[in-house]
Amino acid sequence: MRKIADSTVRRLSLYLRFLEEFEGQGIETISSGALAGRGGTTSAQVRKDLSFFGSFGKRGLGYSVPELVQALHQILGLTRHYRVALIGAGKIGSALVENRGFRRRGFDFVAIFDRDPAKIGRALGGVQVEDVAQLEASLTRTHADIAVLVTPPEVAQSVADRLVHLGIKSILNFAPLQLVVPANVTVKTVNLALELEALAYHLANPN
Amino acid sequence: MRKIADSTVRRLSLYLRFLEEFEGQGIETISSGALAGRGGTTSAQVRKDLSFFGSFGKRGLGYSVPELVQALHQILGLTRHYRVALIGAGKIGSALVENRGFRRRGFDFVAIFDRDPAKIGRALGGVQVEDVAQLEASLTRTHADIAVLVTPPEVAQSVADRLVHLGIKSILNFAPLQLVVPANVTVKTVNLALELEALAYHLANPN
DNA sequence: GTAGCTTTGTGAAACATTTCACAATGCTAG
DNA sequence: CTAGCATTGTGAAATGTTTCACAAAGCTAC
Ligand SMILES: NC(=O)c1ccc[n+]([C@@H]2O[C@H](COP(=O)([O-])OP(=O)(O)OC[C@H]3O[C@@H](n4cnc5c(N)ncnc54)[C@H](O)[C@@H]3O)[C@@H](O)[C@H]2O)c1
Ligand SMILES: NC(=O)c1ccc[n+]([C@@H]2O[C@H](COP(=O)([O-])OP(=O)(O)OC[C@H]3O[C@@H](n4cnc5c(N)ncnc54)[C@H](O)[C@@H]3O)[C@@H](O)[C@H]2O)c1
Repeated sequence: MRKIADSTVRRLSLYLRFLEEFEGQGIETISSGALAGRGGTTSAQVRKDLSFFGSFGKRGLGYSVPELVQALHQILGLTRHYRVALIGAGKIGSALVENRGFRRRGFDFVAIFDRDPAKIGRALGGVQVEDVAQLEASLTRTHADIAVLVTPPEVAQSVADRLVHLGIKSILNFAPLQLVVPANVTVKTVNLALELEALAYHLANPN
Repeated sequence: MRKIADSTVRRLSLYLRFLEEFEGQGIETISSGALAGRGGTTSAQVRKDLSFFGSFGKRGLGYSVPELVQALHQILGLTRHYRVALIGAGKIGSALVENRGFRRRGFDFVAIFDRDPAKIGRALGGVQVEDVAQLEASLTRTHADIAVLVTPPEVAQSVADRLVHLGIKSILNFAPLQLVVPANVTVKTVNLALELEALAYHLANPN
């Protein structure tokens, strides 16, 4: 398949969210323009994004909301659930694992690891915290698809190395540093200080 | 000033981080290639990014680390501190406000608002939680530059409207929805479910 | 002072993404 | 069945971003 831009994939996720909203309101059919209007983009962008994957609309009419929801689930790989391991049961980590929204969208936390003896053994969001020393033994049993890395930055790279060695191909990283991983592993880093700095730039240089 | 791409601004923030690391190690001078190597980009990219703002290096030698740190602080608007208001003292919100890293980078939480009577009056990260009903009265006194919005999604838009009305120009939003704001207000939305879906896409469609 | 080496700064080229614009299509009404 | 209308799907154009490649500059050694 032709290489799809990351910006396109992110918009598809957004469209899916809006479509589910429309579906909840009982709306049967939607035009590219109406979908675009909901998300701050343009109708041409919506149609182009979808056209990379096929032809889902009816000319003169628009898109069937349930059909497009289904198609986007297919495209984004959301027809299955994903098994997620959390590394670091700290403040951010526990907020994530206790959030109902992820399970609702098909991301199930199946394992939690920490180094702090005070946390090991306690349950968070229905999952028992394990010793990170057991990472290898436990994850080979658990078969996680995605790792969410929420440790202090000092240990993040070494934990990432262990995850890669275990065959993990997708990491969502919150530690404020650039993880080094092989090319076949996808890392998305959420760097909040960087977001604040981008806001500061816009305050300092208003257009 | 010529319009600068968002991707450029984000890389400048990264460069600054790496430079501070190098500075801490007592490194005096660095080439674009070495800086690029640290951050997974290319030397031409580094030089091009910097060239939008001026000429900071010495040919044949590279960049003075302290000088470039200073220049980037200037460019990104980090020579001053920013006053940040937090709206929503829940799990994510309290993790943010208790995190030392933000103050270290010049982002000071100066006000916290919540609706929950159990939270109002308690202190978080040294700041007392106020009733969100007092938002207008308190923020006009406090003069925040940036608002971090961490309420449930149902109320996020109405809180954002109040912030905009108070003259806030920068919002960091964690609620999983698209905020509608005037064009002169900058919003950065951190949507974690969307990040996970992008990872799912890559698992479903490996290249 | 000059030769040799390194590295910057930057137009130009290559590549990527978004926007435009319109033919093709299907629906509705009569 | 036909006319009129709305909307898709998509090449082509426009715009934006990254990479290339090289002249210009400065340092070091002699
Ligand atoms: N809290 C924030 O607002 C915030 C903002 C931006 C970035 N971050 C980053 O997110 C990460 C976590 O932040 P936090 O606030 O949740 O910190 P935290 O200190 O509350 O949690 C970190 C957790 O990681 C555990 N840990 C330490 N070493 C470990 C190891 N080797 N293996 C497994 N677990 C280990 C600790 O025991 C702790 O429970 C940090 O990298 C932080 O810089 C946090
Ligand atoms: N926790 C996560 O992992 C996670 C992940 C992704 C997104 N989010 C989003 O971040 C936001 C906060 O998440 P959380 O886990 O901290 O939720 P939370 O329920 O722990 O916190 C929300 C806080 O907002 C307060 N609040 C409610 N209405 C308010 C109002 N009108 N004004 C001010 N405060 C108000 C509540 O009292 C509560 O303290 C939500 O929008 C959530 O969807 C959370």
